[in-house]
Parts: sequence; C-alpha cells; structure tokens
Amino acid sequence: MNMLLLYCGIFSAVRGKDKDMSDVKRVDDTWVPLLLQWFSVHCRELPWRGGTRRDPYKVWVSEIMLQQTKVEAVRPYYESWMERFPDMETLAAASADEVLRQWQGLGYYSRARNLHQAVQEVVASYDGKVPSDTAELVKLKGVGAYTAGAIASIAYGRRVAAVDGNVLRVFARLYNIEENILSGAVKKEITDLVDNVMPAACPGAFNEALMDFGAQVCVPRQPHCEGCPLSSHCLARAAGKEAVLPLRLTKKNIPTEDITVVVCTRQRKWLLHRRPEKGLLASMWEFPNAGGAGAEGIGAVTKLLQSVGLSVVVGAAEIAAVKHVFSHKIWRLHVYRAKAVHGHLQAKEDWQWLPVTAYTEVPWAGPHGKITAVL
DNA sequence: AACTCGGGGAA
DNA sequence: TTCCCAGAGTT
Repeated sequence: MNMLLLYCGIFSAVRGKDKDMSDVKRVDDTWVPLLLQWFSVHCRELPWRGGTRRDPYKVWVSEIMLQQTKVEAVRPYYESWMERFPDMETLAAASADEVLRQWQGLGYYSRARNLHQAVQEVVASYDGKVPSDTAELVKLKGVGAYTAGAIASIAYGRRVAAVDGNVLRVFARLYNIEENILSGAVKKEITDLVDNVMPAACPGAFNEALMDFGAQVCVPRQPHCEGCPLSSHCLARAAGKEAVLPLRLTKKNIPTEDITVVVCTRQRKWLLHRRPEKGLLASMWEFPNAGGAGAEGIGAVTKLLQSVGLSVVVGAAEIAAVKHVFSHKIWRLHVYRAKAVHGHLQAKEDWQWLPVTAYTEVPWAGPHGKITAVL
C-alpha cells in the first residue's frame, strides 16, 4: 500500500506556500517533490504504518519505542505491546510491573514508565483522546519536541516539524551546514528550515519520508549518493563535503588526574615552584605537588622536596580539595599542610620562598590560585 | 550545556 | 573499540 497517496494525494501541492511574504527568507525546496516521490516507492513497511487513518496511540507508542532505538529492534516489541495493550484504556489499567515487563530488553526504561503515566493522564484528563496540539503534547511525560511533532503531523496532519537525528543529518548535508548539529543553535536552524520547506498537503508523510530517507539513503557514514534522488540538490555534495558532514561534536571524555599539593609555610613565606617555560601553565607559580592521591601522592611530593634539599612532615588531614577543569583534562587537587619543614632550599631559580603578602605579584597557575583563596 | 539513561548493530 | 540510533529529563 502506498502511504503517500493516503496523506498527500500525490506530490502536487508541495508548493502551497505564500510566495508573497517578502520578509521571509526563501530556501531551495525544489527537492521536496523528489523526496516524496522517492518515499512513495521506497517507504518501509512498518507495523505502525497500517490503516487508512493513523491511530494516535499507535503513533505515540511507536515514536517512544523508536527513541534512540533502531527500527528492527523496535518491531517485535511493538507487535507484542499492541497485543498486550491494544488501546490506551488497557494500558492505563495495567500495573507498572506488567508495563515494565513488556519493555524488558528494549532499554531506556523510563520511557515505559513515562508512557504509562502519560497514557493514564490522557485517559483520565483528556477524555481518552491524545492531544493534537504540540503545546499540549509536550506536557505529557516522555513527550518532547520531536515526539510531539511526530504525533501531531503523522496522526493529525498538523504542519509541524519533527526533527530527529535523521533530519539533522539530511538537512546538514542538503544545505551544507558545517556547524555542530548537536548544538541547540543548529537544531533550531534546521527546525526553521523544515518549517519553511514542509509541504502543507502531507506534513506527516514528509516527516516520515525524511526519516526513511535518512535511514536508507542519506546514512551516517558513506551516504549512498550514487542513485540518491536529491544529489543534484545537495549543497554538501556540491562542496565535496558529503562524507564529512554532519559535524557531531560530543563532549569527549576528558581524563581526571589526581594531584597532591603540600603547602609549606616558614616565617610567613610559602614555598613555591615555577612551572617549566613550555607546556601547560608555562612559567606560572604553584605549590609543591606531584601526581597521585593519598599516601602515594604525599610520598611523591615528599620525595620531590627532598630532591631540592628539604625534609617535610606532611599533616594527615586533607585541608582542601580543588577541582580544576581544563579543555583537555581535569585536575583534582588534594591539598595538605606541611607540619614541619627542615633543611635548606637549594639555590634554584624555579624554587622560592615567597612572602605570603606577595602572592598577588606572581603569576599563579590557575588551580593553585584557587588554593590561595582557601588559605 | 552537559549528564544520564540500555542495548544492539555496523564499521 | 567507536559510533550511532524516529530523545527526554535532570541538574
């Protein structure tokens, strides 16, 4: 069966927008009928796509299950779910344990709990009818901007965007958007683009077409540009960047380093060390420190100080813990006091006893500057 | 804006 | 291993 015909009545009225709105920025949307034509042939047969009228409950369940989850993983769960909970009343009456059991293995289990609660709310407070307005939909537990748009457009034919990972990727390529698609700004930019090019005749089919297209043709790696019906409209391809877009910058896991710091005080002076002229925090002053935490860290600092002629006894208590985030690493500074300092500091330019009153006069390594505030 | 939340398939 | 998937809630 051809879903497109149900919602679109063929790809005719795709340009149903007002061409006289001069202050609205126009973008190229001539590819839209090509996408719809592609979808009319290549749309996937999915269990939640049957029927002449899309049941809002079925659309809702499928959209929740599909969050961060591949279609093939969802398919058996959806079938089983609909056998057990064929309508919202049945689901609302079910126990939380039974709902969770049906979800077992699919992951992100808060989706099941939220869906259960939201359906109970719809049954109790919405006369058993799923809202058609996105402003109402997003009030439901587990329904965000994407899911609200998907339900409103697919089940109710509302002209609303549903921007998911597929849509972000497809638009980043079509319009050669080189910024990070995971940023809020780019997501808004693409949402505006979708709103701008969305055909009035078949919003739901258009949204589904974008996702099917992203899943089958404009795939994340090595997009199938040969044979892509939109390749001649693709600005990324024109720029030769179809393989490197979209840009997805995730917060990379930056390593955390434990560093033990020992504050040595003598005659109202602090023992300080100047960092090497090259590298991190070059030439800035810091308290004596060494890598490691606990006894290991204290031992390392003690050994370091012995190498410059000082013998110290470090207090047992950690007097402060300072966290400092760099772009590429995190320092956890464990700060101790030296109870006693013996010996004479060897004459070295990068080791000094500095009056505590002069601490504002030297360049402090940032993390150690935080320690002076604690002291 | 960054974290957390599951699990599976693909490169 | 790493990436990515029809994201949303929390902090």
